[in-house]
Amino acid sequence: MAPSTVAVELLSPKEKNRLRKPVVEKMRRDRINSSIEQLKLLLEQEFARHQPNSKLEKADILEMAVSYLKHSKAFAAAAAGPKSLHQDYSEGYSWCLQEAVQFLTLHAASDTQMKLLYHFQRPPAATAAPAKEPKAPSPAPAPAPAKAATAAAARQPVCGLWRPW
DNA sequence: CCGACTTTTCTTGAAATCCC
DNA sequence: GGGATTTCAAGAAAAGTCGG
Repeated sequence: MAPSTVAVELLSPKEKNRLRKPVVEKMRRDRINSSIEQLKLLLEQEFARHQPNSKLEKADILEMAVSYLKHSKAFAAAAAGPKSLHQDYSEGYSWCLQEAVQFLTLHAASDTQMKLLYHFQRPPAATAAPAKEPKAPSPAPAPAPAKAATAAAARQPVCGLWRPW
């Protein structure tokens, strides 16, 4: 039986702390697990390529993430040269799109999901390329001119399929 | 099905860090 | 400095996997 709020009120601060500890620890574990789960989703294809049909442990997911990051860092360095604005933008767009698709796949009702996916798959010039950046600086990649974004979209598979590996 | 082994989850004490 | 909060680590228990 869960203690009532009244009963909790009667506890000393120390006892309240003792009761809260397992809850906080559980939340912490949940944070860890959900991040590992997100990593797993993000690296899905990589897993499929390297270890098809094998069960994934948390340690496997973390190892794979580390090796993927190392690999992609080396790749980025090798690719050399500063990125153009529109390259930066289209990569950011693809990234966001990938995230959205993943989220919708897991959570959205199918009708909404289909409409949104359809919307996103139209050329970014019509949907995503920002005409003007609001004053607040964003951590996301810098926006490129709409024209350039369209050209980039023509070169790249768009919906959730941009994978650097 | 059963037992051995592995992985995950939970609990808890201790250490580290934060904030007044 | 000291109390509150957060993080880490270790051990126990639960759940899952696998070979015989």
